[in-house]
Amino acid sequence: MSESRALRADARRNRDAIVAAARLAFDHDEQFRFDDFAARAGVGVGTLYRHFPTREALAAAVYEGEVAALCDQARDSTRAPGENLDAFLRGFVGYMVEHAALARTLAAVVDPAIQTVGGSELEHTVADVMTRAAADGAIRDDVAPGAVMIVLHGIGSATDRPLWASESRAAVEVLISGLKKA
Amino acid sequence: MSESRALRADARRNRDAIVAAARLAFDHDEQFRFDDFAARAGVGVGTLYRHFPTREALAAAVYEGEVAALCDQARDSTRAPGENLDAFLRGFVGYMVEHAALARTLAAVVDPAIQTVGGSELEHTVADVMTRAAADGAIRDDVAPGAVMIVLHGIGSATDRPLWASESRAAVEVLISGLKKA
DNA sequence: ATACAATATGGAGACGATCTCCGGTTGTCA
DNA sequence: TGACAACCGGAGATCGTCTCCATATTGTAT
Repeated sequence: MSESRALRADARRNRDAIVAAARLAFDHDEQFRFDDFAARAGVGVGTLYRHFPTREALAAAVYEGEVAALCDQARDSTRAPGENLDAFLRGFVGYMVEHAALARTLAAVVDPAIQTVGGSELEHTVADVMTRAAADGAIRDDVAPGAVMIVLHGIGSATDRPLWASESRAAVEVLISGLKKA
Repeated sequence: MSESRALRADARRNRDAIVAAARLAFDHDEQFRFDDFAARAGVGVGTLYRHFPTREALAAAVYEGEVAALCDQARDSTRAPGENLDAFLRGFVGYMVEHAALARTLAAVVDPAIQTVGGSELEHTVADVMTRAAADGAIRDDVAPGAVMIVLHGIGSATDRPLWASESRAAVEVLISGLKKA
């Protein structure tokens, strides 16, 4: 999660400005064309692209903190492994639902195809927490973490369903109970 | 599913040519820009857009038949409602997995935001089959069909995961067992 | 058969978003 | 306070999407 190399002062300043602007835009669920983020942050398009090659990279940067916090919490938990998994899944989906406006973008972090920092960290955490729960006998041990990722991804990318929030919560519950030992 | 009005002979011919060309392209997992479908079918871009306003509309037309067949089969089944639901879900996901190349496009049919013929028919079928299974006591009665749609959508749009096929099958199994009465 | 109206066609080009490229600026370090 | 590397900016090239309308085809009424 640490930068590969120290950024020059102005670069860091610009990067931060872009992320801040993007977070604001996401919060308000405004949908900009990518270039606009540059204008919003008061930098040139080139600068934007240099820091964030893709929209997903930007989204990942914005949510890196939140996702990492959620993940850390799950890893450091002292709860029983099974409960911990349940809480983590509910928590993650809850976060998406509460930030409905943001979830659309968050989908990028969950997206399977994208190997962003946030993305892979999330998947690692899911794998970890599942492994622990399985070892504890709380869930089946024959379910790949990827199956869970697919469900999370489905939730994150269905934000425009009218009943998205409730359906998503229902989906996690089904997921959680489906993971339990047969 | 029937056309709203009779198409003129040449129109119907062109429409069919486009769908045929698109099916071929999807089969080979070639990814065209939308305009290319026109060239492939030997018609002008205008014609393409007149018949299919969006990429999703085209995808829906291509898979309308297959999806409808799957749906009809589930509706007409004489199996026990619970088994029928399981079979339908496994069957649908199986179809997606076997036509991995097509599933990417099929995702459009499953997509929540899109009210295509195929899309809504699928959702209706899911709802129907679930209702029957619930009435029969085979599954919980507090799960919205939308929750299932979200999972299906997740599967359909995760085709570029390296382990997509196996993860998808795992996801349906979790879904199926999660739907069972607690 | 013929003519006319309704319907459909095609593809040039407008449009809008994405991304690159490089002359100029700023920060850093000795 | 040079001097060099790192970084900036934003004009404009690129590319997919979609519209528009003069022309062509089909159906039908006589």
